[in-house]
Amino acid sequence: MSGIKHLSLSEEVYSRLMRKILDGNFTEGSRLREEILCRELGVSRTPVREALIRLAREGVLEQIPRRGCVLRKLPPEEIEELLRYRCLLECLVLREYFDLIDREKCRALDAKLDKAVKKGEKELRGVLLSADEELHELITLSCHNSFLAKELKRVQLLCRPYRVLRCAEAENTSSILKERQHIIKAVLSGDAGKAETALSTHFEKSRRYYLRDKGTKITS
Amino acid sequence: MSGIKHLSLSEEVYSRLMRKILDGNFTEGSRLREEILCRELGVSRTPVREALIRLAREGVLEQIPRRGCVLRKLPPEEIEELLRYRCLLECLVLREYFDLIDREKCRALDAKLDKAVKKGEKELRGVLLSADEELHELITLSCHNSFLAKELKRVQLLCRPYRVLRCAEAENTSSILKERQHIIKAVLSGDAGKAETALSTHFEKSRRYYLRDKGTKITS
DNA sequence: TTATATATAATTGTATACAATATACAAATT
DNA sequence: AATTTGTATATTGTATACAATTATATATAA
Repeated sequence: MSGIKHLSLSEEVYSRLMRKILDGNFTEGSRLREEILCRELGVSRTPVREALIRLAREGVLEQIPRRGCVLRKLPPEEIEELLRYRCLLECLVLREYFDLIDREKCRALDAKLDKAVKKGEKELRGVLLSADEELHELITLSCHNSFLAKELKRVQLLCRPYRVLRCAEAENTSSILKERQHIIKAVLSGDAGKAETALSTHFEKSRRYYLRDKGTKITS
Repeated sequence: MSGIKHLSLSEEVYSRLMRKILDGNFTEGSRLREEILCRELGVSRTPVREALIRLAREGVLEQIPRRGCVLRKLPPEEIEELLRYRCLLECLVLREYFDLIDREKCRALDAKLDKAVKKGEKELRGVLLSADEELHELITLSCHNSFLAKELKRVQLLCRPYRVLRCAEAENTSSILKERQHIIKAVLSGDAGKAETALSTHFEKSRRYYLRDKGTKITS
């Protein structure tokens, strides 16, 4: 009767590898050799192989027949496609489930941002980072379609390596803040169209910012 | 240099099982036992297991820990979600890549339908079926985002068992025809909004028709 | 020196053996 | 009769052995 379902090693390995990948423990394009993973994880090749198949299907790894797995490295065009795809999905969710967005949390986030603004520039950055997560989570949680929700989650994970800290440069902090507030205020005012436009603009600016310094450091 | 890449047995088994499933060789909810599949396909359990994992990730099968795989049987609510998800995705593609739709093919399809109308009712059914495929293919092909395209394809496969032949009843043929033509004419007239509305309506009617006689025969 | 061929090692792919778990059925207990 | 318990069987999960393929290093010829 315990809630702890006897997970298979296979699933366990999958989770651990996924975490390692998302934490940036592997560099893009690097090979994941089965034997090495076996030794590191202390299991045989079977569960490792099964985990790799799952990861490949998730779009995180690329399986090259008879040559093993490499951490997927997207060419610039595909990064653009991926970021665009995420934007399209999130805007879709925002539009479709607009009325289901948690207004309470929305107001709280709005207040939090307002409060942060009144304080200094320096403290703002940390808030902005967590605020971004919260904003996207707000949208994600409103999605009452399991298929769409699952896909959005997958895509958000895939996008993780391509997120840039735009607030790294001081001149951006205020503009980013304005973008966020545009979205939130639009939601609170009940204007779905405006909210969608604001969200889309937000993604678009992030995308352009990312592409501007592609090739340089990527924050994981 | 040959284009024929040495496919693994694992992939081969995956393809064969997928085809069998889509062709309706398994009934919903039925178990897929590894040994039996091994015997049928003449391979060992390893490639079968790996194929099953892939199929499960695709959403076709359900893997129950330590109890094997069953052909996924969606409860009515999830069927609704799935059909709605497909509608949302296809409308998204239609809107986003509206200008990239192949007008030539569109005109050809329009003409084909016009021609079919002038002939008798009976011949219409066959045309309608293929026309449906062509219409959705037209939209699918216009999608110039590999991630979105791949997902749409996956979802279309998942929806396959839930497609109903609405033209089975005579009174429907004309109304279905009108729906199709609405979409096509809207595309040809360059009115993206109208086209999207028409497509959405089309899906909505199909969905309602499906739900009306859920529990009865499902055409695969 | 470069290129090619060949042998060797490393790695993935597949089959099989063994272990862990779940299922089915019968016997025992209440 | 219903429930529980035990045992046999079936099935999945994991490890390992072997086969096939690919990568690497070395030697030889141009």
